Amino acid sequence: MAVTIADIAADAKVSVPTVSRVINGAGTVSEELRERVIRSVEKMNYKPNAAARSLITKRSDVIAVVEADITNPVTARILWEIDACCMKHNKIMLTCNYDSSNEKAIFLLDKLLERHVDGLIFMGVHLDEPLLAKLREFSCPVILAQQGVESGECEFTTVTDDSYHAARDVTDFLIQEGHRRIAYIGGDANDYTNGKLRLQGYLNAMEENGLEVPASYIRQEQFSIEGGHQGMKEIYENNLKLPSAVVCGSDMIAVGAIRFLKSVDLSVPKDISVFGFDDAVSDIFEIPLSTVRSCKRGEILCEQLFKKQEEQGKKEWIYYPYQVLRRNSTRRHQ
Amino acid sequence: MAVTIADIAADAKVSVPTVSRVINGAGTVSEELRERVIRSVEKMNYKPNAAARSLITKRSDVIAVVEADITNPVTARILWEIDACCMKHNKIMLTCNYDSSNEKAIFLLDKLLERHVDGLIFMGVHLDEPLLAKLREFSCPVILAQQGVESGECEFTTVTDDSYHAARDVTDFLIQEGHRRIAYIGGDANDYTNGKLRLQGYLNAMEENGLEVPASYIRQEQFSIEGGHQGMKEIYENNLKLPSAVVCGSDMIAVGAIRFLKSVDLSVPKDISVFGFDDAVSDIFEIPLSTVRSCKRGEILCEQLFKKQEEQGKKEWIYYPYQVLRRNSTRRHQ
DNA sequence: GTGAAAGCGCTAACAT
DNA sequence: ATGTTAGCGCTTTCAC
Repeated sequence: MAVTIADIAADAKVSVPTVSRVINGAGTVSEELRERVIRSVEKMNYKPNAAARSLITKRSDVIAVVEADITNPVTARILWEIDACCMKHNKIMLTCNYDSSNEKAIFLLDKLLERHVDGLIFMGVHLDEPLLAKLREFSCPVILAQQGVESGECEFTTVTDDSYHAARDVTDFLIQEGHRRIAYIGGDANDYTNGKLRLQGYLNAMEENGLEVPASYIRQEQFSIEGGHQGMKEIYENNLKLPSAVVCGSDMIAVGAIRFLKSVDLSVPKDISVFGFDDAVSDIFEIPLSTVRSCKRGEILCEQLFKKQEEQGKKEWIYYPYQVLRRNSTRRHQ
Repeated sequence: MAVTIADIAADAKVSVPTVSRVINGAGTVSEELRERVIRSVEKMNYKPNAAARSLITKRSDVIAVVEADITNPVTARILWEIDACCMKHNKIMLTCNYDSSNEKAIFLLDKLLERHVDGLIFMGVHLDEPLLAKLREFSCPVILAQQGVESGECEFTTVTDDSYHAARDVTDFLIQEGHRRIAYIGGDANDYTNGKLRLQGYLNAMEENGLEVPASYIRQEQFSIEGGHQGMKEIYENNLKLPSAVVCGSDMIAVGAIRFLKSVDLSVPKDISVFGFDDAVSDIFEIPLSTVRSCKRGEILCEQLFKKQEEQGKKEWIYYPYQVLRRNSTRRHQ
């Protein structure tokens, strides 16, 4: 049997509450008793039982993160950052993978409700009503990450890429660089933040610059190498007049697009410029991708959980700061 | 206040233990009461309090995984698999990142001791004595993953790559393919499983085939692109007679090596064959890497935690099955 | 400043 | 088959 607070109290010849006070640094304990307690704790290698504590305090010191796919490098990076932030606040991070199945997500959220987690970060892809209903059941702070709810008001604090402005900036940049025929390959419109808004940013930038966009220049595919390959292929096959640049909704899409272009002997960036999103593959891929990098994601996200009570009230949509990075997959159009 | 088991008991007009029996499917309850209870549970959206349950049962239904770096794609993949396995056994996975700092690992393990986790998977890099001492404090099953203890007996069940045999097989394969001058770039010998054993496998295969290995053909670097680049550079600079093939301790090393070779206008695999390890970059890197793929890692690992009590006793060192994959970074030597 | 008493929400004996 | 009783290990009043 593990050693309990009562064992420490007996060993240190003090009462149980005194031990509790010492351990939690709360209340007032004389220096003498404090030392006796600390000595006993170390001697007996006492570890307070988290369950017993949680039962009373209603806290668990656990921050839960529910994400679609832990093997996604972008996700993994953010988890790393969240973990660092939790550590700073003396919390432990619990991660749950929901395999992009909202049904599984709801199952997991129910498990988390039983555990009375102190905070929840939900990294969603598609936020439907049953899922949102489940999120409402939490009494702890809930943060939506990576994906927000399209409709008007902000029911949960939401932290995402500033997809709209970033896509505009990218498109503007390419236009500045002399490109006129610019295509777009992104994720689909069901993905509001990462699909719809990026497309919108691109379209608005084009329009404001008085540039025509034929429908055949726009592809909405999966966020994957295959998606990028397929999208580029369609654009290639359906446009006798090729674009000189392509805005991609993710680095994976950019990789797929470049793969396809290579397969038809087009060179990047000599023949076609390709712009990515996420800064996810910079070290391994053969061409350093021009891309959009979001900064301090995990930190910005996670700190929302630790805001003071009064600030928790006002929910808002927060964007990561971002940088548009020019690298070698794009160049000035002659 | 959340609804408790007492509320359900009152609502269903049964005793508290009866509710407990229904929820846990244990003991015997008449069909009539069971239905009444279930109805109340649903009506009031009751969720049992995990802390209260854990306090009595001494279980937490949590499996903890402590890993050096969650952003490592190999790690992330294994976590994904472990999570799937936990799900199957109705457990929740708690992941902790220790940034390759054993000190931080010990801090985290102390936190986990307080939580009475049901199982622990420690994905170590360098297992020193203080760390092992901390692991001994756990009363739940503890699995060492990715890294074992070099010394004789198996104190903890250990599950790793079969680095020795895989490296031998890779080297044998290259020799079969006509290579005679084969170099090696791996991690350092502090990493027993992934550094020392791979080097040993390579060396033994060379020796058994009567092939000389000049010291300048062996580099022990970091498991990273930079490490591979640096190692290849050193081999290139220090050997007027270049190897025709290089065995690498990881795919990242292989990527770095290939990057260097490109920079001096050597082509892979035309001029030099490069063999990787891990199958970690197959989709993004420009050359499909010949590599070693370990199979069903997370599953094999995690299932060890759920072995029957009597089998937990005999600790053993288990290896993942592996495949040696020939892809495009190697070819027959003329 | 310290201890006695109560109780968090649940399960595990033990009665009946 | 069901209810009564006790208690897991801790924190929180509340006396003193």
